[in-house]
Amino acid sequence: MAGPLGRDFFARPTVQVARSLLTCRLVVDRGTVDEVVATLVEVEAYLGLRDPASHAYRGPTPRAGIMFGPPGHLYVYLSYGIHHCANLVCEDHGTAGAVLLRAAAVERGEEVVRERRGSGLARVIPVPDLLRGPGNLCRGLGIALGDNGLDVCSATSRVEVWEPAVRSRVAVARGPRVGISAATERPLRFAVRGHPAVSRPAL
DNA sequence: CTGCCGATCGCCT
DNA sequence: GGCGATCGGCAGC
Repeated sequence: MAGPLGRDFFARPTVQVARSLLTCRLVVDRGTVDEVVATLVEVEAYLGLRDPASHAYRGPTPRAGIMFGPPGHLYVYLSYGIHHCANLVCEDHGTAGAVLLRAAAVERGEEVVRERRGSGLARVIPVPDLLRGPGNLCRGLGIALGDNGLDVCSATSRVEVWEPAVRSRVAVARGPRVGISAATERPLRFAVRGHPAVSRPAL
């Protein structure tokens, strides 16, 4: 792996960032016993003030304000009162944009993820399902509201994003975003075509 | 202060 | 394919 992505990577148009985040690695709690490395295989772009499906559509409210701040920070929120969803803030300071992390493939730290997903379940979770879906991804990586605002470009952050040393040429599938009721026609969902960790519905 | 509703998930039919 | 769980943000009164 080459190293953590810097702020310049995120200070670009959100759609570009979303696309290029595919095959990048999420590195959580690096250097600890809880270290997890996972490859991003599915993301969605949310375009701020010009996107009615974005939480930033109504401007810098207390919750969405983080998306108007500097790029390279986490925006985490609670969905349906149960699950957490994590986004990476994009664009320059003052412009809202974010990429929702929808699914990743576990490369390292499978046991840690498995513990967080719940050991008392009736059935054993298949490996590709461990971080499949935005809620499951947050749960498996231990990301919650306390991580909201985290600077992933900081050396001390428990969450980092790394670019792979060799960018493999994967086919990128593109389609409508999941679970929204506004701007459903925009193809702002991106995924590694055919990867088993991509959530439903399949692209 | 109240009421609505959601960038979801897993179990049930 | 349907639905219940569960709670914070936000708009409106």
